[in-house]
Amino acid sequence: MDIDERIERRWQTGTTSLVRDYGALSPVTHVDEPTNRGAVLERLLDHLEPTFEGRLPPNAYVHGPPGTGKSAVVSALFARFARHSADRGRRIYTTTRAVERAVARFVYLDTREATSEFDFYRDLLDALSDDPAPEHGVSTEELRSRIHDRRTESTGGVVLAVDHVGEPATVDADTLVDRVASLPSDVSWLAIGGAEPDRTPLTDYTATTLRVDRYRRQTLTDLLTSRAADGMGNQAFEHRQIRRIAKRAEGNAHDALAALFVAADRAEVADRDALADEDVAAGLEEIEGTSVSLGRVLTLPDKKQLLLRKLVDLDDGRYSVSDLTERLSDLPDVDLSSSTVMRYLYEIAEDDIVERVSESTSESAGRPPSRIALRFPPTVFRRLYDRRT
DNA sequence: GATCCACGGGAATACACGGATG
DNA sequence: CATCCGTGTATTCCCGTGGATC
Repeated sequence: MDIDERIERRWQTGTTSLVRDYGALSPVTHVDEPTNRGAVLERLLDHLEPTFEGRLPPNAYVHGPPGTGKSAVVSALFARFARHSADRGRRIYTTTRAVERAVARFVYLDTREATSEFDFYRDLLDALSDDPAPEHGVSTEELRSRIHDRRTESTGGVVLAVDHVGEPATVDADTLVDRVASLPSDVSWLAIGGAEPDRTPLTDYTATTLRVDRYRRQTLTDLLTSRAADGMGNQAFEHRQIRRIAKRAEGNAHDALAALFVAADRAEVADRDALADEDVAAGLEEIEGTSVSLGRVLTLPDKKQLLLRKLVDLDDGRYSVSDLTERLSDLPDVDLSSSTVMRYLYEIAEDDIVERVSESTSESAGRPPSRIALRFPPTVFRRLYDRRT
């Protein structure tokens, strides 16, 4: 946010409310300029350097624990490169033919959003084409062949980043290997995932492996401070509160931001003009034991998100699957049959978004039911869900 | 007419338990 | 005592159908 934006925002809202920008506090927001991962950025640039000379880099694997900025850095970098190569291509094109040079295309693909084989190729084709790729009516095979057709039209090849490989509901390493194998040979890929290099078949196909480590305490503190200032202003928090969150989050920026988000929201609701220590405590408590990225929750299909949205208002961890099925499918704005609601609940649990806690108290006959417990901070999800549309 | 996918619905399987059986 | 069996739930699996779109 620049100064004008800040002033404008103050004018428009005209209020003294604490939170000025939930987006700045959100754990799913990636800033355009990740400032705290300089070393990672440098190594990625090293890797991509051949593209400056019209060559393609080898395949690569970027890995590291959750909340360390892998997605943030790669997506920001690819967005930049995509812009630059487009500019460069245009400029070179309009000057003399002698310096005309092949320019690689850069495509970032998130397998949380593009899960199916069809989506995978469709999104790639879409990024490579000027016209939107079809959503229906064509076969997956047809998409693949159209991607191959593109190859004859462009010269510089493609660098394809594939994010979130190996999460429960995305694509696993073997599937990805299959899919990239059917791409034209002038596609260099860069997979991003959490698995250690020696635990994934991906590294059999990559020349470069790039590790992203946890944030150091101080770096995370800086990151949080800057986000807190953007979201609430400098007067709304104390440095010691930020340090407390950074300490507890143990290098995980996602969890740290989630805690900050909850704290800010709580203070806002209580109409305070600054974070109280109990707000921070509440924020820390809410990330306790939760380990799923909100990005995963918020890329679930709409109907499943709707169910979860209802669930967070209902759940205190006491309800069984069949209880919840009944309650949720009775809700007027849930237009799903109870059998679908139940199936979705099981699927969400299978994806580790919620957890099924088995009941040891076996009262009646038959297999004992299990209770559903959330694995994400409910307050953050509730706000973020309600804010879209 | 072809394609993909979200839903719905139900069949198949797993699990827990108590009682029967060898 | 170990194992099997029947019953009642819970959970998983699978397939058909229809909508939206090309």
